[in-house]
Amino acid sequence: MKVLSLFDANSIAYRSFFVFKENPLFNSAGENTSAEFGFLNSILRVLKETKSNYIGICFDKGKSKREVHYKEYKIQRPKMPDELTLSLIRIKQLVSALNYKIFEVEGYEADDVIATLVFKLKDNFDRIYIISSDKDLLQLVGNNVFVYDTRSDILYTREKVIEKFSVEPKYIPDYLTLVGDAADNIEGVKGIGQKRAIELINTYGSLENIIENLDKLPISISIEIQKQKDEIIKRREELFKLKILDLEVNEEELKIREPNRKKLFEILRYLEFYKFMEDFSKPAQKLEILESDFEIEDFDIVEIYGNYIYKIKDGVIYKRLLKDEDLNKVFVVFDSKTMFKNGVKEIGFDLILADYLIDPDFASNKSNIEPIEYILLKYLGEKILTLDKEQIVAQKLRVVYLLKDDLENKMRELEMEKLLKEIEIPVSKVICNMEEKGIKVDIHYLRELSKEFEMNLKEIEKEIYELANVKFNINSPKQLSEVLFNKLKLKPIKKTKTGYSTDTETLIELSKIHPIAKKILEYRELFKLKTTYIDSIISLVNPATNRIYPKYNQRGTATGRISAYNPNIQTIPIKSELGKKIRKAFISDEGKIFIKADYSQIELRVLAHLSEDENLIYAYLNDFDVHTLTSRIIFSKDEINEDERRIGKTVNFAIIYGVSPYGLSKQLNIDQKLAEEFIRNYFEHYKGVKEWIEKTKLFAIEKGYVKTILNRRRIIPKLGINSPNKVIREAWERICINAPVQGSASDIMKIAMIKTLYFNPILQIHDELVFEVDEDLAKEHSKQIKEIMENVINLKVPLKVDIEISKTL
DNA sequence: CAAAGACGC
DNA sequence: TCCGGGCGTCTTTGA
Repeated sequence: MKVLSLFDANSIAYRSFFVFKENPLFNSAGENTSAEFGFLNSILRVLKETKSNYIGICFDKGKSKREVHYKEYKIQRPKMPDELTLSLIRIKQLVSALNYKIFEVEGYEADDVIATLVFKLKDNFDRIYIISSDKDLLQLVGNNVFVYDTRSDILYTREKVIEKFSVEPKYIPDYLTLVGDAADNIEGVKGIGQKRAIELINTYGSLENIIENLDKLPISISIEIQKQKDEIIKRREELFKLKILDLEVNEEELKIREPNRKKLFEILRYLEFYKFMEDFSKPAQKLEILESDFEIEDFDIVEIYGNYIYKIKDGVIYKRLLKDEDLNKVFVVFDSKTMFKNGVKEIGFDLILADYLIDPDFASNKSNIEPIEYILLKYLGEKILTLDKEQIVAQKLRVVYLLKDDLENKMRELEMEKLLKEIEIPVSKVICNMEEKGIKVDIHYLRELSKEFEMNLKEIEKEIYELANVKFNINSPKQLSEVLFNKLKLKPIKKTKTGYSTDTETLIELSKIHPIAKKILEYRELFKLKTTYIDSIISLVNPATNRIYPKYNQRGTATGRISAYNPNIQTIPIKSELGKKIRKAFISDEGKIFIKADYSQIELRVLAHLSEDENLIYAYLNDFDVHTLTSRIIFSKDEINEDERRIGKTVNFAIIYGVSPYGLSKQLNIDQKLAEEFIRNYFEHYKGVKEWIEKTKLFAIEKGYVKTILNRRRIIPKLGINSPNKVIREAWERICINAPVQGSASDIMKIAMIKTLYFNPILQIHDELVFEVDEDLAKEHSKQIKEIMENVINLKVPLKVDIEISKTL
């Protein structure tokens, strides 16, 4: 069965553009991608529904004869917007990546091209589908030729055309000439409407026949037609009758072939059409691995799995037994961490880290799927179905082989080579070490704690049920809000999407009115601590070593921080008394002790550096207490008490997050006017900070990204930062400010990790490193660690590291 | 599977 | 008049 689909690309693009007019699609660059989206959607749909094995995509080219001769032609349609011109260029790129044949003829519209193709090919195919919503094309409908209007979802067969227009397809031009086409601003013949036109055509046939039989028509119509009979015929020929053009057609070229997925997915990535990636994907093929004897050289692309080393050269994958000396070379790899775990000493290029640096937002969102699956789909449009471990190794080699040059060029272009090679790759070695070390847990103590918490929970649970006079699931916000706001008739404070909020803030407020609120707060804290930090940690302890082995994700955040899981060691409680009890469960090994090294106020110091604010820099150079200083500024007085200092501290951090007066007033539980005054006073004093914030936003608007001290980037979508929606825009403005601060702080921490690897770091908690060292070396090492960490980078303000030595976390 | 809530920095 | 803190992970509920 030979089935051909012919697309009127301009018609589809134009239509999609206006279908999405009210709610257009945009990519991060702020470009309207509606037309491309609609085009791909209709391609996929048509291919699926028609089971086509041949395809041709037809475009308008140049100014058509119709436009030249008929000034009024199509002038009623909205002028083609510039963005649609850009979309059409990209649709062509998509078509060429899909390896579909493009047809276009200078001076003609796509429908004439389609007519020509139908004329030349209709006897060679079992079925031909024309995809367009242009009525002109209906004249081509025949036994094996159909028009498919994907917008209205109508498939025009001959019968369908007759049903809709009451004339044979071949008379469609005659029909349109008589009644005109309002959509293209073409007038018909005066006095002839749809009904009369149908009657005439069905009685006499073509316009020529109608003209020959004028004497049989009512006098008013016959005069009108007689008056302009030549003109009518000419209009039909030029406006409605499709032309057969001089066009070479090679049937073979229409065959649907495999797309150039690398090119296709590059465009899909640019357009941010992640949905289509699945649609155009294909299963990853099994790769051949040759057993062979080969030498390893520096910068070879390798993988190590089991006792074997694998290498790809000229696209061919080889494997042989691993020798110790192999590990001394510099390799190019898919991911460094796995290779470091296998004993590799040095790595020159890492594909997934390079990908992460290019767009950390995107990569971090996808960091829950396996990196190899992510890369295969994103760049090559392939999906791993069922591949064994060795095949996955082979796929890693293959993607590095295929993509390394592109990504390395991109690194160079973005000036991120140093960041990749001197920071991220070495950090992955530190992470690898930390993951191997883990941390010892006092499991008996944790079990006791679990029982204790359990008893307390039971007790509080009972009290809550008594106060509520009903048993319910306290963990269910829905049931809880039912009890609080319906049964006990307490006044709701704020809403969530689904009902009334029962969050901490609400409960604190409610506890002024009803004792149940305080009990629920207690219950929540206890329950959270028990489930997340006691029971789950107990289950993660390795009984052989009594240690847990937290994992880190180096591509887990959009700002450059690393995240942790299993368990998330970065969120072990510390603030509350109960939290401190849990920390005591983490203990150093026998004969060892922890050195905890904590960067003091690193984000504020980074802010001082980035903003070059004189007052902030002066304060840090002279080792002032910046929180006290800020509270002096915002309260406009010298004597500051504890409470006022706390407010100063909150304001300092609020600035980093780009807080609003409202947010600050909420957090401090103060009047919004007062919060406004605090912020105003802050910016009046720290002028440099204000200027830097403004400057950074402008940078983002202009360049589309913000950057850190080490030139780490975060993409700021043009549409986000320029959004007419205030909530969205302000959210991106906060990101603009926070990303360089948080990101630079993590840059600094990453250098510190690399430089202190010798001292055995076992945990990283954003601005804190925990080392496990021999007890008798602790003093000495802590001095060295402090010295190193405070001097990892030369900023406009000093870095300060606080050290604590202890046997528990 | 998303939402809500709570823990950390 | 509405809405208003950055970055995460983990747990539970309930459609």
